[in-house]
Amino acid sequence: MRAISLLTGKKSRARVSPPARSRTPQAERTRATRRKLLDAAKRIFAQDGFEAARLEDIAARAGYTRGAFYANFKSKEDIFFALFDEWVRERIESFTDALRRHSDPVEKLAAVRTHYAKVATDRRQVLISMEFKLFAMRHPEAHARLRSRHRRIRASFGELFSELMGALGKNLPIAEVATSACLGAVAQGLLLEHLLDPKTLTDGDVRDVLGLFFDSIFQAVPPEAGSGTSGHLKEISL
Amino acid sequence: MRAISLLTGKKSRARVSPPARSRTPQAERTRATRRKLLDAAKRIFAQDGFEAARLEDIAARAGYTRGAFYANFKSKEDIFFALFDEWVRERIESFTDALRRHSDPVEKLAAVRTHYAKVATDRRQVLISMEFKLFAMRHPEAHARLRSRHRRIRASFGELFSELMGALGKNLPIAEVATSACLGAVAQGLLLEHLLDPKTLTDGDVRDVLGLFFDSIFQAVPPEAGSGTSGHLKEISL
DNA sequence: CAAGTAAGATACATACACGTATGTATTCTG
DNA sequence: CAGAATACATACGTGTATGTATCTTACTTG
Repeated sequence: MRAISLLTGKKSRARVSPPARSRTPQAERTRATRRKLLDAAKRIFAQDGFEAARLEDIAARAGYTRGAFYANFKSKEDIFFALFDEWVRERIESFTDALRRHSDPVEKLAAVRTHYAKVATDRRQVLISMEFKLFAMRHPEAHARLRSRHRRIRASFGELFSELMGALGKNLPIAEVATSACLGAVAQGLLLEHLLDPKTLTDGDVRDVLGLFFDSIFQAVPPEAGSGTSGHLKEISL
Repeated sequence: MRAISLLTGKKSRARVSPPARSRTPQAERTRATRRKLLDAAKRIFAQDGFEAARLEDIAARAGYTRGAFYANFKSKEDIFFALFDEWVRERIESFTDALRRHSDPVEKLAAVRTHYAKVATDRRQVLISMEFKLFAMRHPEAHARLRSRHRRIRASFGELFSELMGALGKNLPIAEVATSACLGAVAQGLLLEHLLDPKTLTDGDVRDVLGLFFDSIFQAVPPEAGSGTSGHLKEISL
């Protein structure tokens, strides 16, 4: 089994100080290449998968050679994680922003819906996300990292869900953080399936089913029924 | 991008005639090693992922060296696909068998439920399935193959769904084949998420949510409502 | 405008997994 | 029981991605 050498004590040639926030033209240029490399990596990883992706292809797509890559990142893993962290930031930001725009709980709920509907349309992102997940399943450090980031997302989202359900006078059938996890997982699962066979599972189907799922989560349980995590529907046989 | 040489016209040293059904001790032995190799491959692929998995590890886990591997399979892809085809066969068989055991539609529906609940617990299988899917997204021949197999599964399942709903006097909110696709996708998506963070999404949560989803698919729509694929819930905004 | 520094390219050394070719032992067959 | 075929192992050549070390070019600054 190919162990990953995350920290083999090699003196990295990657830039020590990340672009910082200086405005000098040099730093500006550096940030630009870094950005181009990140964008390129996103494409290439989505296209070829993490393992099969070649640094040379990433550099090339950004308009550089491997020299530029190693000047900006330590390794393939390094840029992979950078990409991941960036995605986490963006996702939290866009979600909370979207919710802040509304005050009416019903509108907020609609915004949540829209958010996950959007998640279920980003083809490239779903491929990369799956790569992250599978990679994490096999590399403890990556796993820990992904888990901590996911929890950060779910803490943010879960909190908002709670407020929302409180305002609507409803309860969730499962814990808020679990709810957040499920919605993401289902959205991505459906999208992936759609990508594999758009004829069998049309994007209309994905929307419909996601909507159905969404409703069954957010509208199914009146406040006095279950108390959060008390698994109803336990009759499912295993 | 590393092109896959599925048919580079290389004279394969892999056994030409698959074990056939002869009962000679030699053939028996061959089938046994082939089996061991397949089982080993399943473990290793689930553990390391397709790309990172080494033939040597597969052979070693089966108790052989690469020599035995190449005597039985043409390449890593070859055994990957063999594994996939085997899984498809088993899945169709176990599902149809389970349904045949009942005549009462309600019991049949419960059997379907059980089937997907089981899908949502096979840790190793979900990892391999995701590998298949991601691999397929990147390799046209593999994609075609996966699609055809998936369709075979869904044709089988879909037919049974139709009968079932007919007997129950209900309609599905989406096409039967799409229903089948969704159930698998959701089950796997949830299980994967559970594996990544069992604390956040417990297996109880997975069961509950899957049950909820199942019900929203199979019990939501009375016969006179939508006519199959007519997307209800179109109001979901994108 | 000259010297110094930083970005990025080129070249190279290394590692490693693959596939093939060949060898060997065990089992089958006449 | 001898020769042939089969199953598997060993050894080797090859391709290829990685990471490092060095070189070049373009800014920047005194």
